[in-house]
Amino acid sequence: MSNSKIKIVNPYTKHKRKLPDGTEKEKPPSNKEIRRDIGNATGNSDTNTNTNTNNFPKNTGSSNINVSAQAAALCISASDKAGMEGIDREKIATIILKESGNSAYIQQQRRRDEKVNERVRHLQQRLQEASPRDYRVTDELDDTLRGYQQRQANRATCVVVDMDMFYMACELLSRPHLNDKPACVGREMILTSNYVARRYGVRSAMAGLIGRKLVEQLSDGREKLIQVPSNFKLYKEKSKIVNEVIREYDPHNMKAYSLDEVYLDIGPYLAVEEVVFRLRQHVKKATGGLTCSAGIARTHTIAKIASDANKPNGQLVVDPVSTLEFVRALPVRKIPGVGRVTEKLLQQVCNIHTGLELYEKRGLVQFLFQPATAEFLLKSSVGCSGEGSSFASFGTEQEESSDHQKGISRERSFSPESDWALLNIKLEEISRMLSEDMKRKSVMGHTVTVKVKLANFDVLNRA
DNA sequence: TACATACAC
DNA sequence: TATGGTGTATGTA
Repeated sequence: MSNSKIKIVNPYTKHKRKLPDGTEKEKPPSNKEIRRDIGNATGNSDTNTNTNTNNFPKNTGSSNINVSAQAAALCISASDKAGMEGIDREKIATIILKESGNSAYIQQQRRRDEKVNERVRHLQQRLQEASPRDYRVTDELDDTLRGYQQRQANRATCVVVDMDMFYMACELLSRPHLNDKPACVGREMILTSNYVARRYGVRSAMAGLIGRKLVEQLSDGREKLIQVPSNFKLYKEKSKIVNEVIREYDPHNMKAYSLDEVYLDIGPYLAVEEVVFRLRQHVKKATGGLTCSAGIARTHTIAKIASDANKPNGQLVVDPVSTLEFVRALPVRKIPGVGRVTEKLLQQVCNIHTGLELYEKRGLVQFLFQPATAEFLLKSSVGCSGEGSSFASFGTEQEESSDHQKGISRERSFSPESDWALLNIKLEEISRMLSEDMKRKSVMGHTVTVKVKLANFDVLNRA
């Protein structure tokens, strides 16, 4: 009964779309990803070549294994974000752990992590029981991988433009005095931080309290984290300007993926580098000083990774010839789609840390992971992920392309509450918001889901 | 279909 | 001052 904190949502799956004239039509079946089995095993097994041709900052050895391990388990990573190279991760992790104490949230993180450990053990077990023949690299697998590489030998030139610390940068325009102080956007939850704050380990998705403690303690009380409330109206305005500028460079393929990321495919373009450089200058001028970084490559996925490499205010071209080399040097976590859990599974079950190792152990990957996941990972290992499918389409303006929207939802968090009458009122408010959204977008649905988050951060979904 | 997970921004 | 909101894909029963 002590489930007090509750979060209610109301997702809605839409398979029909109401037409302007009020009639409905069946939605075409969602683009089923063309998926084929990547062949089955027999081939060479591989021993452990631990090559490290890594351009990205490596985790340096830790002075305190325990803190590190715990912090890692709880997904506290102080590194691996632009502007966070060479900071004292150990010290930061210690403070975060101490300040997080035994909050309900941290306890939930521990429970979740234990589940992941369970998966690790399960896969390890499966590996133990398997014979090396089960995960050999077959000719078929290699044919498939070669196929991916050949198929995408098209002339695409993908560009990803990513605004630098976007929300923060918008706020800094009117508050230049915060440039050299630790500052962030967001109160309870930090949305983004400036580069000074990042030196203290303050980063997005961090609780405000933790950010404040980090700055206070790491500066011996000399500095204080300045928190600016978010102002999405401003960010949307700036984003619109950015999109307008960038659209001129690729009116046909330009897709706004979020407020601060844009994808282009400018085809075979001579002097791309110069063009993108000019584009970035143009963006900066039009927005009154916002900088962005860009990646240029044959696929959006590689371009996206590349856009991060020279952040802030930089760009990187990964030409077709150097794509493999680039991918192989990559820590797997840099691959979009590989998050905390997948990284852990790869590391602890397969001893895979880099793109190269992912490729070398492709037989193992194919054997251990589900087909869709294996295919994604293997494509990634040869620099071919995310071509046909993922960035399918995204409304460049606003709601027009809600044609293929798969769901619509609203959710709100609030402090623990166990009074059913009050909870009902909350549910009603949220439902009303959702229903208005749906009317506005003229969408229909056929499944309603209610999501409840308990005070201990467990989440329940009921359809 | 129902539910849970993982992931991205 | 104590951890967000929206959407997609995938896995499994």
